[in-house]
Amino acid sequence: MGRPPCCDKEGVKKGPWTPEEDIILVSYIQEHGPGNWRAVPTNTGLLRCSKSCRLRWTNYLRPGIKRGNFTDNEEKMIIHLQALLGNRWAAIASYLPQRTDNDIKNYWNTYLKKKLSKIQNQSSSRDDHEEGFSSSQPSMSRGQWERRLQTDIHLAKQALSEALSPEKSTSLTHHDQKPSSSSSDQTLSTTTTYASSTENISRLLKSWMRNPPIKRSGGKTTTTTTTTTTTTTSSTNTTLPNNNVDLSEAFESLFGFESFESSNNNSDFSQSPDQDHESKPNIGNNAHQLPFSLLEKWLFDETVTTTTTQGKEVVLSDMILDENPNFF
DNA sequence: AACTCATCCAACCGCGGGCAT
DNA sequence: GATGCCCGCGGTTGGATGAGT
Repeated sequence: MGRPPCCDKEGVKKGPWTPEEDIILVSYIQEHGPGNWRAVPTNTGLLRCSKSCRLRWTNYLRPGIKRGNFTDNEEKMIIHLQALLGNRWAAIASYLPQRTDNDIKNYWNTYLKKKLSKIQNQSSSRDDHEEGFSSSQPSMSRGQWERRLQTDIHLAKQALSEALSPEKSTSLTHHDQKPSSSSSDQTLSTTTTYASSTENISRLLKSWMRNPPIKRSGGKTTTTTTTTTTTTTSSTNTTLPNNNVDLSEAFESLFGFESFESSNNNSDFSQSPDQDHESKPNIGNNAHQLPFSLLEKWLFDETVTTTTTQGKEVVLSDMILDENPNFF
């Protein structure tokens, strides 16, 4: 199947998108709807590969995207879902209707992962001084744990099947969680949650007018010297290993989570060309009017365990909240 | 003020699945 | 079944920016 990469062609522009390109792309998608990305560059005249167009749309221009300022609830959900699903960012993003998988992935890699590992280190170092502490659930036998897991799973299944509703987002409060979020993000993302594409574009332009591009090359035509960056190459499930696999596998095996997920993607979340959500499932379109509360209750409950560097099983939220009351 | 280092995040890359032929 | 195309996903990169010295 040795298909050549689509972006190897001559004359394909790379690098940051300009507002003009954004406008062209948005106006095209507004007219034709998302999809058939292969045709987008040729029909719009954009010197971008189809993949780049799709990425720009799904991660930036698509309506309904909330940027920056992850709320407490969002953080908790990401932590729990990551523990449950692993680095399946798209699946995680499907539970956070306003967030892109890329955004969540970045937030995890740059912020949450460090936060959690820091807390884990604190926890494990303290555990070293506590004799006889072998588990966060010392009084819970394996059988009890499994029963509890099944109960939780049942609860989650119930909640997911009947309760997913995008309205939950309105109940989420907006806090400045990230101390170093960019100023543009801070000014832009506080109020607008479901913005239209034109709003996205206008805010882009505003930002652009405030900070006109000094000299955006628009494409990396020169090969940069490869300086070895200190990027921490993350293996999957870096901080929350083996145990999570079991958990998610159990989740899947017990009641077919995969099928639920795929059904979300294929039926409930299918979109007409007029709908702007392309890869982002429109959670709860035809769901009952019971918001995330049940799911959240489960997600924010103490059932997700992780493993410390010493191999100890620790309930994540307990650990987080016990060790650091100001975590959220 | 100038420089270095750390962090953030938009965008790229490559892989794999699904589908059509 | 084999092949090719399209699309989505997760991992990674590198430029921009902020913080520290």
